[in-house]
Amino acid sequence: MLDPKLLREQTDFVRKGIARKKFQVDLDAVLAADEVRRHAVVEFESARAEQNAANKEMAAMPKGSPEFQAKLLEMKSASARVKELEKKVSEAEEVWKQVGLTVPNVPHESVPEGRTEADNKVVATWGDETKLVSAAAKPHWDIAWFAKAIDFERGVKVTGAGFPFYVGDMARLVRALIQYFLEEANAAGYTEVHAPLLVNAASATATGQLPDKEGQMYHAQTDDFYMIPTAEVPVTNFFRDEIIDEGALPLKRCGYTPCFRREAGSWGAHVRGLNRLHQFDKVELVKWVHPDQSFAELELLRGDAERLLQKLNLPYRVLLICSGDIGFSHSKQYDLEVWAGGQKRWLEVSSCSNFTDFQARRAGIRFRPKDGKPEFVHTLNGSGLGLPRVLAAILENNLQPDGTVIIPEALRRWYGKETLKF
RNA sequence: GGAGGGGUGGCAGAGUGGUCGAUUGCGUCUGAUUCGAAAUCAGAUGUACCGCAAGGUACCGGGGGUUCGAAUCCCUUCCCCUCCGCCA
Repeated sequence: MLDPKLLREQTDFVRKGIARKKFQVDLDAVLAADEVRRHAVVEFESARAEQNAANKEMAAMPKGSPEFQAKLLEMKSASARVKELEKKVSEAEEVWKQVGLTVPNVPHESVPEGRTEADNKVVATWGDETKLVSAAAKPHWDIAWFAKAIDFERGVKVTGAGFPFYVGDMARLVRALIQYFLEEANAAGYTEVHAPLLVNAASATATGQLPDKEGQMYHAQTDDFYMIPTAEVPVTNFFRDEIIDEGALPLKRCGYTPCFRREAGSWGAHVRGLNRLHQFDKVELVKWVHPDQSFAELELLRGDAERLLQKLNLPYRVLLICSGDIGFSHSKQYDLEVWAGGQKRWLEVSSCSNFTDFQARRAGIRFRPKDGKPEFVHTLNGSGLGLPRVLAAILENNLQPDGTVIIPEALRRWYGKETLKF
């Protein structure tokens, strides 16, 4: 949610920001709804004030007295009017809230102008992907033993498409990756949390999945719970409607969870194997920071994610997402893309974003400055990292001619061996 | 799943229709006292919205209702506790 005062007082600034994002929003309707709401509030509150004063008088009168009776009669109609005005207020507030939810966050000034993902800027590259080209290179799904190691067909039988089984050493490798990501995050100062995988509607709304992306989440309708599309949802909501001590900032947490995404309508040409799944594993990094620090903290967050790929020795590049491709709630966003040498494509494995106060406002997460009123924190999050595509890159980049995959040094402590083969 | 009890300010815990945004205790902050501290004493101490301001309004888990008036009565929903049942 955008600051209503910012919208009211710096409408042009907001309008320009939204235009940069290429979102179509009727800001005038939002402003009008705000106007209507405030008018209704004033009307209701003055009527209520009168009523309260009269009730105070009545409280002091003897119950059966004629003056009491007279006042009672008089207040009966006033009461009806107050009720009506109150209803108007709640209706106006509902409208205002609904249209308010359609207003996206404004992009930071450092976000490059652009329309689509083609306009994203490569701001860094690491490693030399050209060195990986070898005779053995092939997409991971074409590796001879792939179907044995990651069993999509059994997954289809048991659940449906996009819910594979990882078998034997492949399952062990998945576990090693989770362990590696979590240990690295812990070392970087993120406190680990093990979170609920189902959340209620209030939580999904606070982080912005509802109402916009309802169709992308699995919904357990009997109990009205949503299966999390990312750990961001439960982890961020940990502090929902709370006031954090300023001294506790920046607050850093990490969590491993499976993620569930319906991915309705997003299957295209390049979606095969591990590139897109309905259930996948991910470690998420989340920060709650002082507003003055959030853009500096974004750089640190990006660094924390990058280091994970470096230690795995996987070439990657960093994209600064352009204004037209950035998310609804985001102020600034970097994507990390790993090189998959078999597919010869860059695969997104992390998205690091600063939401400024947009998410905190929705979620009611504030901090108390030394002397003064509570203020909204800034929230950030980033994957650290998503598993399947990292796994794909390892399989493709480290594949030897004899079908053996060399396991990166950093994982061996948990994987327990140097190679993978079926 | 069944039966019962309960959700009040940072915490504890009063309040069963009006003068209650709410007694009191603890905690926290400020001041006095002290060389300093402890103890003691005095005062302060929720959040949001509307308003230039004075001030006003809302909030006693959430939503709805009764009433001139609701923390208090009714309905509904969520959560917690106790007991019984079932089960990993």
